[in-house]
Amino acid sequence: MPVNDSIHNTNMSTHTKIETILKHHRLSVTDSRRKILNIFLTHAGALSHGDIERKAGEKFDRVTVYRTLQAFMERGILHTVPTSDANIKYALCSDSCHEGHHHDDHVHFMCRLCGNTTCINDALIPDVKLPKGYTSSQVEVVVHGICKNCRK
Amino acid sequence: MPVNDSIHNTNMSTHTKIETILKHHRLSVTDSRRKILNIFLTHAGALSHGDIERKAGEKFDRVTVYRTLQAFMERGILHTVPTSDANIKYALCSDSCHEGHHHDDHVHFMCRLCGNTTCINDALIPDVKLPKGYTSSQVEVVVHGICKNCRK
DNA sequence: TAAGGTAATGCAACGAAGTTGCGAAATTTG
DNA sequence: CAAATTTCGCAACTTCGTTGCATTACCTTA
Repeated sequence: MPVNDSIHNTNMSTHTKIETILKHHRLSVTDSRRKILNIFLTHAGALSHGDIERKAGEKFDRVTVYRTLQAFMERGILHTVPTSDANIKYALCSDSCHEGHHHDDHVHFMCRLCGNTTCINDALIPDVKLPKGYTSSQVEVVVHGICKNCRK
Repeated sequence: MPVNDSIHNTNMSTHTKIETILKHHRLSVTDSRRKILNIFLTHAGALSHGDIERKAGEKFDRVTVYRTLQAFMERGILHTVPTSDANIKYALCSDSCHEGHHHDDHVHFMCRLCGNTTCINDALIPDVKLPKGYTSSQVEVVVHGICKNCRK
């Protein structure tokens, strides 16, 4: 069910787009899910739970945010970005994520200046030569540096 | 001050080795630091804060473990391994870590079966081709799969 | 489109994780 | 060995994340 790409590339209204994404992932359409999904759609880059709580205002209970993010993860709408601190970040799955089977095999970039985390879909995940006896099933790559915007 | 390698490769007693490492990193030698450093020296692989607390037994206060790990990080004795969950892991810096300037540019491997996280010093960090405008200062690579021991 | 079943939300309470200040104890220095 | 400095442990606190349950919202179908 590689639905996101096609949805992302249409010019349907944000409102419709949000409902379509939710329904395609078999989630009922509720205020909190609309709101949180909208935050991700209008904000380029990965967001932490705390970011969401702040951006959503006082409108939703903490618990609802937790459960919404969890539901989005399980249904393949979001994936997590690995970090070296305890600050887990979530980002939209942009390509063919099946339920339970994420294919978020792309590079993540964390800017040292603005702190933003973005998914670099153009950069290929390189091959890693492991010592004898090791088998690889997934490779996560996080690049730290200066992003396009901060470079200016 | 690339001290660790030379220290790690000597056959001096563990006791002496621990004191040498601590002193080289300008840390006073205390029971908790000895104990915690010893845990890392005798245990291959990365350990979380919780692992340390459990392995150290009831001997130390939670706060002491936090502060010790923090001190080891600041002085370049330990580095963190990025993960997609909130479970930060710490591992010994095996090569030339200056204070504040970690050069932990090696691949980390997380085994899906035993759960152990190890530093793969033999595997080269591959080059990542970034889009125009991005500058890279550090690349973190975490490989998930089956390790040498679990393969058998 | 209204009714009823199902699912999501909000609240409260709880446990775990992490932080801070400060007096007591240990380590280092001279 | 004594003074100066650092570290430790305790207590209190904040933040983070989870669970159970009653209320509310959503979706279905008749």
